[in-house]
Amino acid sequence: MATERYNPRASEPKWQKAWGEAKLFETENDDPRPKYYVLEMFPYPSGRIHVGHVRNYAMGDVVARFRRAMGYNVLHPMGWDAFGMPAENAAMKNKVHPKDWTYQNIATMRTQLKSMGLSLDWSREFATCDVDYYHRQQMLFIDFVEKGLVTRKSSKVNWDPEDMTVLANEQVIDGRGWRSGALVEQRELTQWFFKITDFAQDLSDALDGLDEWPEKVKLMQRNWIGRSEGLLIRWPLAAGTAPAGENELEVYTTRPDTIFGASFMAISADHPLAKKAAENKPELAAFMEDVRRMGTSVAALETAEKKGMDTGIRVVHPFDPSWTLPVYVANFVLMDYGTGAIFGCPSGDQRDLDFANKYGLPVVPVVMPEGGDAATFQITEEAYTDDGVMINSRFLDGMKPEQAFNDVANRLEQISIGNRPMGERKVQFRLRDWGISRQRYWGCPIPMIHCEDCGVVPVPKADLPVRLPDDVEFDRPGNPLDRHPTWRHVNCPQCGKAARRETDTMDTFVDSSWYFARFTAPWENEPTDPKAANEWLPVDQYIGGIEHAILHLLYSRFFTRAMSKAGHLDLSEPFKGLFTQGMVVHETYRLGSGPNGEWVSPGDVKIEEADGKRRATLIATGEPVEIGSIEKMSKSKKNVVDPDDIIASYGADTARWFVLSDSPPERDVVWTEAGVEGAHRFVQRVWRLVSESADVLAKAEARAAGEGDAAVVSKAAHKALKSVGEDIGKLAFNKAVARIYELTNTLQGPLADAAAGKASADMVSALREAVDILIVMIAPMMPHLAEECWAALQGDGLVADRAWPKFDAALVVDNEITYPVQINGKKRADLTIARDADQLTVEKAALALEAVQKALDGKSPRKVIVVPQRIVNVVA
RNA sequence: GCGGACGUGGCGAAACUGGUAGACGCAAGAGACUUAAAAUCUCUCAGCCUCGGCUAUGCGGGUUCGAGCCCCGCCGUCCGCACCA
Repeated sequence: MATERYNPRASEPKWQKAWGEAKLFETENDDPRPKYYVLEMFPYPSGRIHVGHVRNYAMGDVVARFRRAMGYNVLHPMGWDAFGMPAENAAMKNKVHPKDWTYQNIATMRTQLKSMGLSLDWSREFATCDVDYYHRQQMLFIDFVEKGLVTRKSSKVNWDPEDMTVLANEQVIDGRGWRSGALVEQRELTQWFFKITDFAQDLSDALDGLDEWPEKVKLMQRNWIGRSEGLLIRWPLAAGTAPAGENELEVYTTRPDTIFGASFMAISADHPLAKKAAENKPELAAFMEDVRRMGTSVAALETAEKKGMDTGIRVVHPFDPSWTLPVYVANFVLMDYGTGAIFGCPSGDQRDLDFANKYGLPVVPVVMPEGGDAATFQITEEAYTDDGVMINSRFLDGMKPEQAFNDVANRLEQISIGNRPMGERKVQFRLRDWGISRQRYWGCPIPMIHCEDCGVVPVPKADLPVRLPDDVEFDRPGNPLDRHPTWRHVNCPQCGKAARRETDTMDTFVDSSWYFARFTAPWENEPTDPKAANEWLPVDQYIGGIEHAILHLLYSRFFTRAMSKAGHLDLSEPFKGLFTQGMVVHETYRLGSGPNGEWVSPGDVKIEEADGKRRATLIATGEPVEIGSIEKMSKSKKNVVDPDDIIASYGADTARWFVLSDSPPERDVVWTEAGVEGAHRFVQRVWRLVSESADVLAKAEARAAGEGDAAVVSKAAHKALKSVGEDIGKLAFNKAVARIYELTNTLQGPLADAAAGKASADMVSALREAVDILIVMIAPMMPHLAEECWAALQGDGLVADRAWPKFDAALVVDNEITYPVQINGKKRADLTIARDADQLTVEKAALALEAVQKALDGKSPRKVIVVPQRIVNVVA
């Protein structure tokens, strides 16, 4: 019987409509089933979806559909991370309002996502630029202010003088603004900060409990938070050298054990002591100005020479009143780490050694390799940084550095300076507070008011939201909110006098730091419904790109803690399971050869293979095209593929199946036309097998004279069912795909026989069950095809609503197993024997094999190893 | 510089807790069907030879009855952080 080819263009919209009408994916908060929250990182509405989105959302959808079939109440929402600079850049370039641009993009991308057939609960959709959403974010901000989690302080920022805005470090390229190309300045600006450092210890410690997170991400966060244990040492300033009112220098060190190797102090150019010292030393002031100007860009740091200048100030060694050390201002000391001051121990640190050699400072070795000779051990050009034994260190001599650390700490804790101890153990973090002020229009307004009399006052909650005005101009760079004729003028909520609104908006990372909580009750007036949030959270499976390993994921962990402190939640970790998927990459093509050829789109290139070599030509002109390296898809290299085109020509199921096949999901996948065609062939093959045998299977027609072993079919189906379930549970989609191919290969012959009327009643019923299993298993990945097959078999209801069947334990084990039989570790024979045969029986049967007898040549084996259910090894 | 991950056929990859290396897919080759093409189906597909074997998981050692997997030392690729005291 000839059947039609499967037509996704007709089929897919039909089933999407059916799911929508059945409201299958609209989730209720009160549902007795166990909950499962699966979330993919929501997209920025840049214009159109790209294949990276397809991969991300296909994976999440497989998990969502699988968990639904497993009997969970699944929450699988979607929204838009909709504030941000691209909207303003588009406004400046194309004279379109950021709001219009953003909502138009959302409309386009929503349609695109819907064409993928994702099982999303669209009833909970929101965009972070919706007033409803940023209103609640402003409420959170004010709660955080009340809980002491917000501060306003002055900090150094990258300032683009042309665009008149702060730039993030990532937006500064070779010291220039990424958009304007202007030389970036370091400016001291007063900014709003979230006190993420309050949670530094917990954010670091709690990583240990995240056992469903990739080790790599946890490690990156741990390093980013950068916990270190050390000692705060207060060095007394030598009389007669100290500026008025100063009598100590506070230094942080992780190596107090090397205190007798100290030969100088180095302080930052921004250190208060440096500033005082510079007051009557013009050459020092000039040097400090130089240092400040140098900036902190990577390029500047790499090439910068280590430089310093003596302040004239001297400190006294804590353990020797007669020993004084000079205090230098040095260009490599950072004000915002530790205390902005260090002691230099040249023998134990390469940078300190270079500095000491340059300025003629003493170099005293204090740690020597175990077994060395203290009398002759010297450091000249290379510092010794490994473990060893203390030398030249008076009462520390002979100790290990670790002991010496404790000894120094204990002693300094007992000595007083002023009314404080001279030494204090301290845990230091690299993590800084999170600066959230942006001099931008398209973001969430910071709900604060500046009053001359009352200071900075929060906007009363009753007056929220602080709405973004629509009537703004983008004809000039800078923040339009600053230039708006009326918006910033407001009366002080405390005294009623004329005051000024904060015109900075929040970093867009704030928006994405709590959206997952909002999804649990997006209709609430408060930021969350704590009951709903606590029931749904943590997100059971979060899926997104590795590029968010630190920023977004760390901020969200902070926000969850902060929101809990403010009573909106009651948990600390937002994401129980995290999965970071790889990118979609593609070959690149360029005209001619060499690095100057123009990039060409894959769609314009024809590739042919001859003699094992692939050659590419431009379709339009026949010009030769050079096939370049495989790279991340980017507009500039034109190696992008539009999901719309793929869905239009092959259907969403093909696209989904392709991105889930072959490559492990955490690795990059190479997009190839051949691979997509392969995926599409499988779609058609499943349809052909099912539709051609559908009549026979649906009516259970059988011919007694059938061929084939029905048990083989049943076993294959149940084994596949078991492993596909396990694989999807582990997000090993590529393996699940392989198992489904295997089952299809097994079913192919028997199904063809059945379609031709050559199947027994047993076989027909085994096939019917196997095909039902196949349909349920492909459904999470290719939901439309599954429905179409199910309908062809006259099944009841929708596959999307069917339960995942339980595999039959009796069918997944074989009664007989085949042991490989090795002789001296090399396989020489097979032994098929009953599964429950005991070791001795297996050993005897193995030794009786002809191949084994031949190899032993009459001698008895030295040893026989039988690993039950696995292998036999005969040691001759 | 510091920290981490990874190296398996022409390609993407499998391989359970140390137990038959290469499942599954792509590409390629041969054949069948067809006037022809597409589609589909069947077979071959790590390398080498003497068709029974031998050699093969980046390289060199080690542990073990047995190593892709564990240990030591190299080489290569990728990623993160980077004046962090």
